[in-house]
Amino acid sequence: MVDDGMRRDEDESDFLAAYDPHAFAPVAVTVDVVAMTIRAGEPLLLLVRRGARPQRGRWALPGGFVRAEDGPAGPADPDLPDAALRVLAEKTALPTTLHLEQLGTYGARDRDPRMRVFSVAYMLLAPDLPDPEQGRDIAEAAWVPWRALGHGGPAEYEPAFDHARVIADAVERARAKLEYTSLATAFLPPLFTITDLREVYEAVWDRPLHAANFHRKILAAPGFVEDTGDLAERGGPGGGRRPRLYRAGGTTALHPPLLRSAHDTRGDSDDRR
Amino acid sequence: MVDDGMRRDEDESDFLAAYDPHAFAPVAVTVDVVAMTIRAGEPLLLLVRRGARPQRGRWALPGGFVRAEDGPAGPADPDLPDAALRVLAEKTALPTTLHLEQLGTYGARDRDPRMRVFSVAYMLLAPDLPDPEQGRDIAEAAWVPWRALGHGGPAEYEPAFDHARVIADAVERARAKLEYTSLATAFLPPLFTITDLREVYEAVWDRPLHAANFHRKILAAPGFVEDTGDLAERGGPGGGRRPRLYRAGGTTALHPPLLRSAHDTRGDSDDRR
DNA sequence: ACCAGTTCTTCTCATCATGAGTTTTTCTCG
DNA sequence: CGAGAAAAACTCATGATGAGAAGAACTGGT
Repeated sequence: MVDDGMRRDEDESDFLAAYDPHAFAPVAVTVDVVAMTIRAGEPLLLLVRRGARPQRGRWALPGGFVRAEDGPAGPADPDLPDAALRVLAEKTALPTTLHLEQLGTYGARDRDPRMRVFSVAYMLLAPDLPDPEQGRDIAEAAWVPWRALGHGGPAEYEPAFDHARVIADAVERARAKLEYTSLATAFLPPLFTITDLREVYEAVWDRPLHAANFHRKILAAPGFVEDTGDLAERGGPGGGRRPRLYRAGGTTALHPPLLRSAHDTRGDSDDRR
Repeated sequence: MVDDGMRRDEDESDFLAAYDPHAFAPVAVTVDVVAMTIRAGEPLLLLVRRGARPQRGRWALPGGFVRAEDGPAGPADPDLPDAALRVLAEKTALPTTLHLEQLGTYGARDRDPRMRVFSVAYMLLAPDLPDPEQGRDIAEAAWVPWRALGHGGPAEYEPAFDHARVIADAVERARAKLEYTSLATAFLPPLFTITDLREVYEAVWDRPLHAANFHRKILAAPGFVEDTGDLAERGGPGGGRRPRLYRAGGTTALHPPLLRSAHDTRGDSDDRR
């Protein structure tokens, strides 16, 4: 099967053309995970402080090499999502319910000084995650507020490599998908109230919503939430009616969508990665 | 810099940990392109008949290895979009205007019998593309109607590998993005009429639209299209008012979106790739 | 027991978007 | 010049939306 190497320059026109693996320049494939959660109305994402060169000491997304084959480091990752969960599990405890979704792959030639590296980024949403375990191979890991990153936040958190770009893409993806999918429930435990759900939207969109209209629209979207018939233990700390408890419905696509009204859909970049 | 190979199993926690490239199992990165166009109201995509084993003779997406480094086959691809355009250019002439967007990356262990292959899929939209050049390294290339693929079409076109899945993802992505972005203009030449635009929507969504309401909604979405002030040469073949010519506006996000009304948003799969 | 304050839920209403159909304008062809 | 065709504008009933008000159910303090 391994026959002619790279003799004809057209012969690599598809990925099963014959070749000798070691005739190719070495490339690496990694996964980076943008793990997002919401705690007390504040959207957070997980960053680790790099313990290895280069960029040692800078904050970065948790990530690691995809294990292509079984080896001394452990068994191969059967698929990319498995690799994403594995590298995240090395940094923090995984929640029982989570939403994992591929964001995109970044492979510019100058991303890494040493070799050609392709990074597959994943977005992971989960209800209030525990604090990361310290130690292990990483110097430090922390849940960082979204707003501390990006535009003019403390330079302390300026992420390594092109991770600022990846994070910006993830945030924009999450914001957009709240409009037309039931993604918001991924930030919540199995049982939640309409107010809990609204607070997710307010946190991610960073804007207050009209509670009464939100309530109406959620119940109008078929399959978004399902009434359990039960009520929560208590209302607010200072009294208040006990809210109904809902669970996520079967639908992922919302009809009609919950649009963030008109203005600013900023950051809608052209999609060439 | 190259120091300790894979001694500690935590040490590959991020992609710049020290390593010896050849200590890793060889992996390959390819790009596959779902090139879409519309001809006479019929949505088409480009398939090539495989000239190499395995699956020789089956139809597949045009694709090829990403060139990680400069080599005998040619210069390295600076970034993934460059690789996508290069492999497509090997099969057909590239249009002057196009929309290129990353779809996702597929990396299941059993995708390829020979080695671990990660395929980055791209979606390319362009106005009526020319017929592919025959010959070169591919046995055959053809523009195939979407409807000939997928569910119960002629088995002749059953695509190789997991390309049916990639194509299905691309079609669903295109259908969805027509709702809330100005993507449809990518199928059209620089100057077009509202009717041209409506025919794109009808072709992609495979359903007739109410012409008058469509017209109203397009003009109501700020920044979608821009009036040139000019009129087209003639109306229909059998007479008719000369339509206004528009060009694409600056906006990519549509407010309000053009929803395909209520029912069927079928094929909304969970996003784990 | 009652009341004030709080929270969830439902209701009203003016406004805007939508689907369906009709009419007007402008063109070609015979 | 008139019939037919296509684009564009209009009408109207219905449904969704934003803003606010009102009702219901609860807590804690008097």
